[in-house]
Amino acid sequence: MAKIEGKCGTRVALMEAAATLFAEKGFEVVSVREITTLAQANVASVKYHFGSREGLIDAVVARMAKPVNDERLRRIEELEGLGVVTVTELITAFFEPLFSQIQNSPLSEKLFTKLMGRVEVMGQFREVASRYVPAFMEACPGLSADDVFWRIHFCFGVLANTLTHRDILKKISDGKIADEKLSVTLKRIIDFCDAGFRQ
Amino acid sequence: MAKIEGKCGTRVALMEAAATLFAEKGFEVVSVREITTLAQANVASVKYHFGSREGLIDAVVARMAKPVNDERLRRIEELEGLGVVTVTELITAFFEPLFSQIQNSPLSEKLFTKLMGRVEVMGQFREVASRYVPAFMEACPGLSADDVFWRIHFCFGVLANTLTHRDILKKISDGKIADEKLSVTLKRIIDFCDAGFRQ
DNA sequence: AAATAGTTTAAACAATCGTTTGAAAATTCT
DNA sequence: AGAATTTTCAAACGATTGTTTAAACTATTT
Repeated sequence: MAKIEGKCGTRVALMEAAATLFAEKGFEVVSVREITTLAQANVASVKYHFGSREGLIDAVVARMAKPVNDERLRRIEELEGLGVVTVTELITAFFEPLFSQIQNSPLSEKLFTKLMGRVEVMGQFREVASRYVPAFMEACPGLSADDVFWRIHFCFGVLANTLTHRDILKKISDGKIADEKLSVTLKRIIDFCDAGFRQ
Repeated sequence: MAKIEGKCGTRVALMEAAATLFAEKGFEVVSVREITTLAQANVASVKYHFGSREGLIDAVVARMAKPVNDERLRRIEELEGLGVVTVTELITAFFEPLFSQIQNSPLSEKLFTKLMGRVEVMGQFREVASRYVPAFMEACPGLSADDVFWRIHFCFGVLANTLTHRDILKKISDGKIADEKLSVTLKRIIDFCDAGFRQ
């Protein structure tokens, strides 16, 4: 009676259900049956459409990460076209695309935030790294390559941890911390990382 | 023939085997049978000694976290006894105990590092937070409570992410980054967080 | 030495896991 | 229309999950 979907509706229904559940619980602990139940699909549909459970995970991750990483590459090219680039500009160009994506998602902000936190940790962005690292080094002539790598790694830690565990902040503040827009949090992150990077 | 253990050797053998496996794979994906096999114990021994799988996890986590958090409390009391406290001192007092613990562990540094990264994320340190937050606020009179909470959260992200994913740095640097002592990395973290906190 | 308490053991519990099967249903193509 | 292809489906696959049982074993106490 339900199931108004057309042709390959099952495929995207599976990916959306999986994304939701992964965001709630994490990739490792969500079962295929949970996903197919939420997607109102058959258990075997995962094997049919994605080959395996792992194939579904890869598809979901790629679907989330690609537009963000594409935008990151677009923005650093835009920056480099304008001439000298500052650390602040690089950090902003790296962080903002992720937050835009979060706000444009049909999934609720909370779920998407958690999911992105996980996606980011994975090795999805080799190309992005290979473009940003030299740019950071050029923006910080005084630093060694090791320094730059480590500080990028730290920035990444702030981002990933903030996205994944925004709820923990409520706990350690005994609920006293005020809710705020995501753009405000983004500014906090950028300011912190910018100062940390430039020291 | 093996099994030279004496009285309650099984109990600690289970905890050590569990710690090793948790460090390698994460808490969610290690089975009771894996643990008991490595510990050369019976499957039922987990239920007998710890009540359940979850009980074993709690025991392992507590065993790792307690000495670190105790030392954190000791050091902040020591600082406050001396009078005015700076952000740098607070950050150092918070970070150093964890790194000391890492270096004193019988488990290999790599495993212990990963394990600690996971342990830290959990809600183990409410008391520690309740002591450090006011101290940070006093050390930064210009900041609002929200500012302090967020910046502590960021510091925590840097720490947890650095411990958990030190290997990722090898990847994004194409293996070009130099190996370095843990104490050097600790200094990097402290410098980054200190600058980020003080902005 | 007998009795009690503490610990370990092999075997099985029901539940769930990801995957596979082969046939029905739906869709597209000729 | 019929044939061919794609997609869905219920049912079962073997493997593994955490937990439980009751008997055997070891150590301590009486």
